[in-house]
Amino acid sequence: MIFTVRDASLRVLLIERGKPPFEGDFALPGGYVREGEDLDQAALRELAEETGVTGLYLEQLRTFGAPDRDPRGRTFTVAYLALGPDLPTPVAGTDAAKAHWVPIETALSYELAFDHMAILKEGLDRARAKLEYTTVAAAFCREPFTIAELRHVYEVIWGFPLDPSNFRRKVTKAADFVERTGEFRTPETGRPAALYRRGSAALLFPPMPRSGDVGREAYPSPVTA
Amino acid sequence: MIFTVRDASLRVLLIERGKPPFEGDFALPGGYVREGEDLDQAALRELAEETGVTGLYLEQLRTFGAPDRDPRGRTFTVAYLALGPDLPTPVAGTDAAKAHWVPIETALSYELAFDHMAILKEGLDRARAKLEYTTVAAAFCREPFTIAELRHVYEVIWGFPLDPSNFRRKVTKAADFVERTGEFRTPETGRPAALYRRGSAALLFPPMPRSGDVGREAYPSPVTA
DNA sequence: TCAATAGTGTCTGTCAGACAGTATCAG
DNA sequence: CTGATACTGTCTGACAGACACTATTGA
Repeated sequence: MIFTVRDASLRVLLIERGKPPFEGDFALPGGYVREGEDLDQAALRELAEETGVTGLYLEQLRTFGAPDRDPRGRTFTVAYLALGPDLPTPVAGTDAAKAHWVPIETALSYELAFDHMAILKEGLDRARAKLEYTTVAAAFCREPFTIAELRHVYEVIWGFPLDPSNFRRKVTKAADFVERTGEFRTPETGRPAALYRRGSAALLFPPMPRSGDVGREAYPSPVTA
Repeated sequence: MIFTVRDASLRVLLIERGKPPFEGDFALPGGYVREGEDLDQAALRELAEETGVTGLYLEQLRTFGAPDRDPRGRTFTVAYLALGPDLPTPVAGTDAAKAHWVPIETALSYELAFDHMAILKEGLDRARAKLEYTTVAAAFCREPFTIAELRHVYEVIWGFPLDPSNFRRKVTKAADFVERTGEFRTPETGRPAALYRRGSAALLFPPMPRSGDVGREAYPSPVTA
């Protein structure tokens, strides 16, 4: 499952299935692990085949293995979450099926194949949660980027506006979240903005505050049996 | 992988292997998923078989699938993390191998079978991280429990002392972390302590502060390929 | 009485939220 | 100049760290 930010919306790559089961439905991109291949390698390979892109942020989400998740028989899916800056329109996959960058709200209203809706929701929760206490938001920005662009990532993924002034203070004072390049970029109208690149820190402490109230999930869904 | 707190130390259940490969080494308990069985169910069943205990907190950690992780051939392990209050000494497993509750520092100094050391470390990082922003610490306490007992859980798992006064303020003011039973328990010496049971909240907001400096891992290990 | 543990109150520093005010560009 | 965006400064409230102080038991 790969997310990107484009045109003021968070988007997920979906593939229209060309074969049964679920023919014509949208599904998350995926494939099979090859012999002698690690799980991470397999995820990177599949993504590269489908989007032509490398150098993404990638992490394992979790494994889904309900006995009835594929009508054809027992399967296990090791779901991955990938994040990247605005990506090229995907190349047609080997399945020659159509791939689209679908805004997340739209995707959530679709009927997705298999248990992919559950996977999508968990991935979304994870991405939202990770913005709080890591610096992954910067993975959505093509370097160099402005503070406003980085803020935009948070706003689009969390779905509410952040105070520009407080956001700037937080991001620039946090150790190694972003680094100034020394360059500037002049917008269509307005004062030029300082440009930054990603810093070396992976974790953000203290975390970026999310206004308390907003939807916070007890990911990963624990079992208390 | 199951953790518990006993005798002022965090312990993990390890099983001494009775057969090759890695005969005589310690390994994490595990087993195979049965037909028609979900992953969560399988984890619960294996734990019940090995410890005789039910009603634990359980969550999926992640899946390990390096091609060479088992010398006998390609395998995938879906690792789970379980937490529970001081548990009975484990019953002999079906393998009739010896099972022990090993203090975590001791376990970390062993040579574990397969890639189980990597799994153990990730599980430990996860447990430590989860204490910060969830109420799982209470899963280590048998009800009813005192605030001091709950604090001991944090201290043992994080490995440093917390200020009793500030801890109490935090825990009792957080919404639905713990609930007073109205009963008291008198310690060997000293003032009786109020007793509590687990509250309904799964998440703790704002999080329990961990003194910033201490080992904080970028779990789950992301790939930036 | 003392030792030991439980629990309360208070001061201080850090940081987030709110928002006023200044800076620098295109036109 | 205006309008737009970038950036700085300041006040306030919430909360964590430190720690003094009180409360209640058994011996």
